[in-house]
Amino acid sequence: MSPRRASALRGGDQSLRDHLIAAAEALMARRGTAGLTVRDIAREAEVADGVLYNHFADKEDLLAQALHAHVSSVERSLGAPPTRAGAGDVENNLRAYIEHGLRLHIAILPAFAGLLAQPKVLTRFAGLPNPMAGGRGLRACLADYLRAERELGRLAPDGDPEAAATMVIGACHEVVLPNLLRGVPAGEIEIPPGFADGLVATVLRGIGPS
Amino acid sequence: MSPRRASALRGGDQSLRDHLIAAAEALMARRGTAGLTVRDIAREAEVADGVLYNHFADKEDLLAQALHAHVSSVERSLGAPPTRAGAGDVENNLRAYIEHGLRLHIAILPAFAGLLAQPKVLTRFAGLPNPMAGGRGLRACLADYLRAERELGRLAPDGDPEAAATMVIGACHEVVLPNLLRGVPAGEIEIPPGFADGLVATVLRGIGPS
Amino acid sequence: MSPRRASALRGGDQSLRDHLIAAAEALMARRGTAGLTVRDIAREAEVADGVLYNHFADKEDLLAQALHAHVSSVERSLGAPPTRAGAGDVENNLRAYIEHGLRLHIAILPAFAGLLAQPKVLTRFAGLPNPMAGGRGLRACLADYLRAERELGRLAPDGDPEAAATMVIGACHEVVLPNLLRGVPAGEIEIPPGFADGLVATVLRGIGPS
Amino acid sequence: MSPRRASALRGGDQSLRDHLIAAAEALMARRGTAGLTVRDIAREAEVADGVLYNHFADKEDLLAQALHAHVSSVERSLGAPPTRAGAGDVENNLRAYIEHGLRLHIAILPAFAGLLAQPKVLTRFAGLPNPMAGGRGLRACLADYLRAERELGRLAPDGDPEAAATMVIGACHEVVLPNLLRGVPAGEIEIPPGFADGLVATVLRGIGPS
DNA sequence: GATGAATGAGACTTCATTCAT
DNA sequence: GATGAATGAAGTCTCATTCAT
Repeated sequence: MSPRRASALRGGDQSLRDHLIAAAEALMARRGTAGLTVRDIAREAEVADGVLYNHFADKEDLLAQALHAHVSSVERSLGAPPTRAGAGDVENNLRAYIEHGLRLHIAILPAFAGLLAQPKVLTRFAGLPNPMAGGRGLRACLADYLRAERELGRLAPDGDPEAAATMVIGACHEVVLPNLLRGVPAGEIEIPPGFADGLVATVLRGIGPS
Repeated sequence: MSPRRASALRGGDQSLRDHLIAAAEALMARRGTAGLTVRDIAREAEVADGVLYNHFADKEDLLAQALHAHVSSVERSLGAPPTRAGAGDVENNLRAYIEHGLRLHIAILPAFAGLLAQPKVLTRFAGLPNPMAGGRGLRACLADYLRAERELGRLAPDGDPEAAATMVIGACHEVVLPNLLRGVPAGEIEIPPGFADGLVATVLRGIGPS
Repeated sequence: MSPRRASALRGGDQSLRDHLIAAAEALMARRGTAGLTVRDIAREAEVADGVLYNHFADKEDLLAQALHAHVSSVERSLGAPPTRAGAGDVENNLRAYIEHGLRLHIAILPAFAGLLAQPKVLTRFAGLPNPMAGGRGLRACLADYLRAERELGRLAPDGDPEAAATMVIGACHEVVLPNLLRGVPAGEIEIPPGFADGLVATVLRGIGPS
Repeated sequence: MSPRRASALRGGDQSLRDHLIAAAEALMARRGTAGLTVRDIAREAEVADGVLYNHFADKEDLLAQALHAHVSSVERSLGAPPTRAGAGDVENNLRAYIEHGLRLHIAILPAFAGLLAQPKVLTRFAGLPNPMAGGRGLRACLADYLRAERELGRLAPDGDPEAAATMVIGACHEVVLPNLLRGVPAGEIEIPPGFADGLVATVLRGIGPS
């Protein structure tokens, strides 16, 4: 006598709410957010068109949740970047941050891109518990790490961790964004060979005259 | 003998085509590209709904032209970044690039942002004569400049101009993009104090241990 | 569990799809197909503007279905023409064909007429299961009948059933078509007195000198 | 100091009015009347969009005139059908009528077809001096001819010229109309072999048992 | 709660007609 | 009179949202 469950859920133990978020997320990852309709999502979820409104205020609400889920899931899949200063060597840790940033942006920016035209979604997304602040967080995290290494004396005492972090993460943006602006699909974005090495060398030694 | 002019053009000597582009550009700058309708544009231009189609293939065509005009006009207003190696000193030249990049991205990214969900517009934009390649050009330009300075011996012979350029321009993105993702209007984006100085110092001297 | 029904369907057990076809058919019969808009049809059906697209690919699709339904219903109401050779007498059977043809064309041609300018509708109509081939079928049917009577010796052994059938059915067109071309509404088409008798006599005995 | 002539008329001595009619007629003959716009006509005439309204009440007016011109020109090109009873032999004269009717309908019906949905055009056309009444005239003309032959004793004294004429001309319709309804372009309409012979034989001798 | 057809505002686009030049 | 851009009503279609079942 408990209320009927959507047929698409038979067997699973997921709530319909989560199921819808997962479906929207899958579409976001697969096709981007460009022409995404409520009906598309319902179809992907194998669920009636209207259910959405039993669980979310409106389309924007669902999209914000899906975006959040997407970011969280990408970050989960990437694992945490090195945060413990003093471990490993600085070069490798930096390289790890760069790898992380590249993969993160390639996976996340396209989803954000399609939603930049939907302020309601962004607003609602901003109100959600920050999965890591969609990239901005990575910058802060890297800055913290660099500062800690400086404390340990593994970086120059007069180095500027904020500036360095901004440049490193920004460089990752720079690889992805121009491609999006030219309409290149995320899957086809190519990373210039030696990209990470060049960045690491430059951020550590600079390019000024000795 | 000549046909009638649009009443909105009274007095001016602009073509209606340019008038429409200007109107679309103004809306783009003022309200973003979010919910921009053909009617909005016509209203802004004080012109009949249908005129648009006497001058452009469709809405996307007009938007692409407006985007192009916007980029061109911003770049014109910013002036050219320093391109002659050997002139002035390197630090100041770098600072000029950074200023340029920041202003450019603050002015341009919001317009692009709203159009990322409209591949047709991006495609058509890509087909237009490149005003300077929408930001990507600045990176290449800076790389060229840095390479030239290296030839002159004003930069380290083993420095990596590509990496440095990517980092500098990327850092400019990094200032703007997270704000857009959070829905902050372009006008309210704040540049961290000492931003340019930090970047210049880092890119020249690095943050590695001496 | 079942979704909502259109309020216009209150009481009936018709599907909204059929309801829409019926409404379009009614308009076709009442006002012709001249300036028929999607909105007209929705209003006639007492239904929201957009429903149409839940049941048909587009306007043309609906019109093709309505045309089909119209033809079918007319043919159903007219009953089958005599097809069994040897039954009754040939004169009366011919007269029946003529009556049938006249009524059919008066009822059908105006509907077709308005759609001749819409190739998409005609194409889609041609793809539907043939209700009786929209008039052409009647000619073939009559030819078959005449051929069978000839086999039985009730018509001249050197008579030409194809030619005769073409002439008889064509004569029915000839009554309707010039009226349409002059803009006479279908309801006001008058059949010349003695029309059927004259045709029967002529087709059987010819007008050549004995 | 006489008013300027349209550039498209340079050299010719046609009035612009006639030039426009000719252009519309050409389009009608070439592409049918389906999606014919005022602009199409102006472009075909190599003339400004608006001139039309200096010479015709509106689009419908021009189309009616063009239709009239088309019919007239087709009939002129076909030459007059045999009208003098007693000349030649009846069979050949009948054949001539049939040829005439077929060519006439193939040339004319498509033009009418596209206009059946435009009652205003038909009404205005009906008000014009009858070029020969677009086919209906041919029927009457044939009936007159047959009646005259009957007077001369070259046809049966109890034959029915009206019925015969209706059947013959109707048969010509029957060849063209079903093709139009199926969307076959006028140029591809095929006339069954032996068509005229079968008709002549049938109308003269009938198909009844001797 | 789930269903999915119905709703209807609103988007883009066409095109006959007007009218300043 | 001729020009042809401007006008704006009207048409088709989409899609977020509602709601009877």
